Amino acid sequence: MSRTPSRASPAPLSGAGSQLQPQSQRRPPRAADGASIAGVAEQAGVSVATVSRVLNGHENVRAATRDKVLAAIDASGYRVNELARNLRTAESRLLLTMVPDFGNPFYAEIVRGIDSVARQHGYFMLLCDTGADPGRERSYFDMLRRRRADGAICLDPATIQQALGEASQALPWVACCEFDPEMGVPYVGIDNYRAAGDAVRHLLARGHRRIGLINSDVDYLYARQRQQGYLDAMRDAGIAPDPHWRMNLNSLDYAAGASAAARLMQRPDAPSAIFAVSDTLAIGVIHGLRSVGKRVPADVAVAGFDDISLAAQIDPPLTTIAQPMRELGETAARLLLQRLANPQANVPGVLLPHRLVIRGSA
Amino acid sequence: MSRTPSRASPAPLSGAGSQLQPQSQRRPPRAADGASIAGVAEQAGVSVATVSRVLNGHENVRAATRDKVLAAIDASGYRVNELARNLRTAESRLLLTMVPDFGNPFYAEIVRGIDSVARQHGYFMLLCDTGADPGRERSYFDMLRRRRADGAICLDPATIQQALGEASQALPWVACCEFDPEMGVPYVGIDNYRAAGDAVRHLLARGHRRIGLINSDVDYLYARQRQQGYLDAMRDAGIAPDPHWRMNLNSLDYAAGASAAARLMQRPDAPSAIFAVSDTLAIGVIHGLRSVGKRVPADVAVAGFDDISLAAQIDPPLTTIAQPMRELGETAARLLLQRLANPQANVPGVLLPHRLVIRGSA
DNA sequence: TTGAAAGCGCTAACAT
DNA sequence: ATGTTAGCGCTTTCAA
Repeated sequence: MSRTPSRASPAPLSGAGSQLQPQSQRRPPRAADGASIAGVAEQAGVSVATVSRVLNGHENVRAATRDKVLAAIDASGYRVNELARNLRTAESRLLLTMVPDFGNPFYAEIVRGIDSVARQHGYFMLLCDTGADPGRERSYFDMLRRRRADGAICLDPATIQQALGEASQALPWVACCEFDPEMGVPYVGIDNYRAAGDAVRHLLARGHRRIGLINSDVDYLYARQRQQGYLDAMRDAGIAPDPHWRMNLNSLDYAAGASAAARLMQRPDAPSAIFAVSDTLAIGVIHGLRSVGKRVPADVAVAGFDDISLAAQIDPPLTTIAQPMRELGETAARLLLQRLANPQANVPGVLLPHRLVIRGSA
Repeated sequence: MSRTPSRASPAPLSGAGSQLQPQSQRRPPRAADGASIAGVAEQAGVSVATVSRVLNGHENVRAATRDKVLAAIDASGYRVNELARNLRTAESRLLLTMVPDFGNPFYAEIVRGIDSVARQHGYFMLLCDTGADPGRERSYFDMLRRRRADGAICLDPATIQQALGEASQALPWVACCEFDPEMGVPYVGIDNYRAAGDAVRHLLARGHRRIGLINSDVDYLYARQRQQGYLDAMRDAGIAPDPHWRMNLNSLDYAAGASAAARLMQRPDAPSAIFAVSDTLAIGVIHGLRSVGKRVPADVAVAGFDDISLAAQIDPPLTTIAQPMRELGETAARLLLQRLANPQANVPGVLLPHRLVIRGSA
């Protein structure tokens, strides 16, 4: 059913740009100046094959010849046309990274990790903000089939990944942070279940028994895993947590955390501690708590998740679970590169360690 | 002198991926399955030209023919090879965005604006973190010459933009936030001089006379403009600001602001108010102030710049100058698209309005 | 060590 | 309305 979309029709530019276009030549514009490899070959008095060999650092070129070619390149200011090279070598040297929201500092650091590894290996990273929308996700995935990108790293909710269907498994991609081990797609992440348990056990050790959970959307596997970690840690402590202490939010931004916390505090048996599954949420929670007159941690303790750089800077500094964000990104990129280099080797899933960071908020 | 770099040699993948590669065929791998436009043409019993016309939504195709082609496409799962299309049409449909640090939430929102406009016009955005390094900047610019990208938006320090030299002016790019009006490159930004003055005048109106300035690197034109705005506003109020109240930092992160503020407070005549030229810095400043026992705003008032979403969430909420970040990005993208559509038209520089947002910190 | 030539898959001019 | 065909600029066989 999904038919190849015709080229996105560029919406007309508001204003200028339409009327004055007498340069509508019959053929694609030629390279600005440096022209093509043929021009260099001619200038240097060699064949295009030789120029190509020099360009690609092949060994079998006489030093004198190479110098002639190099001189011609310098003189003409020639730059290789990667459009042509890409077609010929059948690779775009682009790696896709799909994130649900790159405004979130958590993703920013992961993306940095991906980018740095990609670059080291001669790839560029194309960052795509899917907004956790299945439609957009699907259309980005299609870039793989259209050879616009050589591979992809997906950080979108596991539910969305699963909705991609069987066919997607043949495509060169890996999952990062969010993954379904059953899908047969390489992945990297952390043990969310244990990490959440660690956070809750810390709160319990501080004497709290009424602990709230401010969670994200259950489309995220990590949300379900962390909830289970919370539930089991509570149960192991002999506590039956009130379901009203749990909230699921469809946004991770500060404001969402703030209003959720305020709402939570309206309950008669309001929690004395809150575990938020993201630092951005937790920071909002602290703000929301203050807005209803609660002190942190005196009245209500707060624990977050991720350890973004901001966590240490707010007041009070945030107790949180640190994820190795940079390494998460680097590992994802390396797994993808492995899969690209060797398509049939089966790449493993890998789990990285987390760490409880105790600061002032809980 | 700069000679065309040979293709970045992919560093060997650590571990797997090298030994087992029996699929080293002599020619580039063919499209996985859907094959090429020729295959579709054959299946549909038409010529490749007709398939191409259908693909690109040309009108001059009989409905019946179009349906045959569409059917063949659906049946084969064909996807257009954009590598080939790009070579033929001589465009990559990629727009470069160069930022000094995309971990900074300020840039994140601008990038969103660029991305959304780019997409609306059928382009993808390639995000490049230059780390404000002239070398990296230069190498990214070279992607334009190598036809890897059709145009670029640069948010790097004006000093670095200027270092690109004359030759760069012929390239299709625009400046965003940072710009030298003299360079003849289209730009969009705000009036930093007036904005800084507005912030300082607000502090003065609150009765402060000892006002500190925590500024970023003077490589940034905006840093010099804001400093001048600060200086003139002080002078107009009849105050000769102590040079020791001014600091220039080479980082905009939270920690940098925190330590700068702590240092500033050690002076005997420490300021009673601080104007930080970035919200991230200001948030760090508040933290630093607290760490040396100062209350905000009771002991020291703090004003920031940018109005990132976090600004309203911290304690106390930050008084700041709001920049229209999203619009900044959108406008930059539109200017670039105009320049692309009509290379010889001279695109204007545009200044967007700022706004003082008064909250609790000052 | 070098060159000639065959494509990579597509678009568009030109012919029908 | 449709088909034929010439490239886009490059890499890579194969032959010399």
